[in-house]
Amino acid sequence: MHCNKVSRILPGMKPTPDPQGSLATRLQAAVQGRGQRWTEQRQLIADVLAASDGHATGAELVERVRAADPSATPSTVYRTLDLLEELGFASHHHGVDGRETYHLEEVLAHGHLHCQGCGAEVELDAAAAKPILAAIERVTGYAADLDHLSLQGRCPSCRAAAAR
Amino acid sequence: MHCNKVSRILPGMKPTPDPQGSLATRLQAAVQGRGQRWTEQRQLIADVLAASDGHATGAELVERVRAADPSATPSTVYRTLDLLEELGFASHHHGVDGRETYHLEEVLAHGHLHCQGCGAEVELDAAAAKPILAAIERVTGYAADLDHLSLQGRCPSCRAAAAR
DNA sequence: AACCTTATTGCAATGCATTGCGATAGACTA
DNA sequence: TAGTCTATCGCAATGCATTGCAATAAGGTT
Repeated sequence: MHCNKVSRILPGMKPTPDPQGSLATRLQAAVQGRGQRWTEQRQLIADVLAASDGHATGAELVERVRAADPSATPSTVYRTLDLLEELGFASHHHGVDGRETYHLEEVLAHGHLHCQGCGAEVELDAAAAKPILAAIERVTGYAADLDHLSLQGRCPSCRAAAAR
Repeated sequence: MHCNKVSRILPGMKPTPDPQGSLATRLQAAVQGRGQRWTEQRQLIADVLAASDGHATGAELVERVRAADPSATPSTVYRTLDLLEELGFASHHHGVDGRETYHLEEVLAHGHLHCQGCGAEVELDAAAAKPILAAIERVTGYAADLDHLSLQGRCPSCRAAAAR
């Protein structure tokens, strides 16, 4: 399974935004530190993900990686994304349609808000989400993962339209 | 697309838990009211969904329906589930693994909480979720859809373990 | 340099969900 | 009852994500 791996990220294991080493360097160190290898393909996949720094679905990433290196296969791409996720350098969440969307942790962790009326998709940064996460913790005791927070509902303008 | 159809459910269109007509009767009325047809297969699919009143993934529902009527195909099952959803009688959300989980609206709308540590999955009823939805509205203006609320994080005991 | 161990990769197959299309069958009209 | 319109269904194909397995390549050891 794919998602369960996320749970292996323990507090403190997340990469500290180190002004020193580049992303690639830090990635390499993290991977090799686990007795694993830093390959060209992994480098490429990380580059592609970094280049599409907003969000990209798994399929999009596969496509872009294959554009740069046709020998790369989907399995390798997905496995590498899993790896990056285990290491806390990337994360993914499931969009409205259940498809995966990946992004680098570099981009501050954030949640997603989807309007069922107009389809608008807005992001929720850590500061904005704070009260929400606090409410969740108060009610449930859970420390919710902002990055997997994918809310659906109706945006203010659609609510106004519906109330009319 | 699948999910977008949910947005067609307007406030007030949801079926009121009417002690009169059975679920089947109300469904039939709703479907025929739209100039559509109430078929045996649809009846069967609704029955199966009602029988698995907790939650069931799309694949599970397909399997159960086919057990009762081998002539039914996945496409029919999924299309019917979409229909039930459009009518507000059912809903689905995407679990941690991105797979779909359906349930009848009969079962009170509720959210889901998944612990990334131990995998525990707990439900969140409307009352418990109220403060959370309120916080979301305060911060974002969005009226979040409780039913699509699928949170991930760490449960209290896993948090305690991690803090150790 | 030859060797061993193990991570990584590509390939092919699988599963779930979705969609287009032609065939069928239901409902309604005359 | 015959005829028309259109919703529904089954089939086959497609797309995305995942996994098992065998071949390969990388890294370290002697």
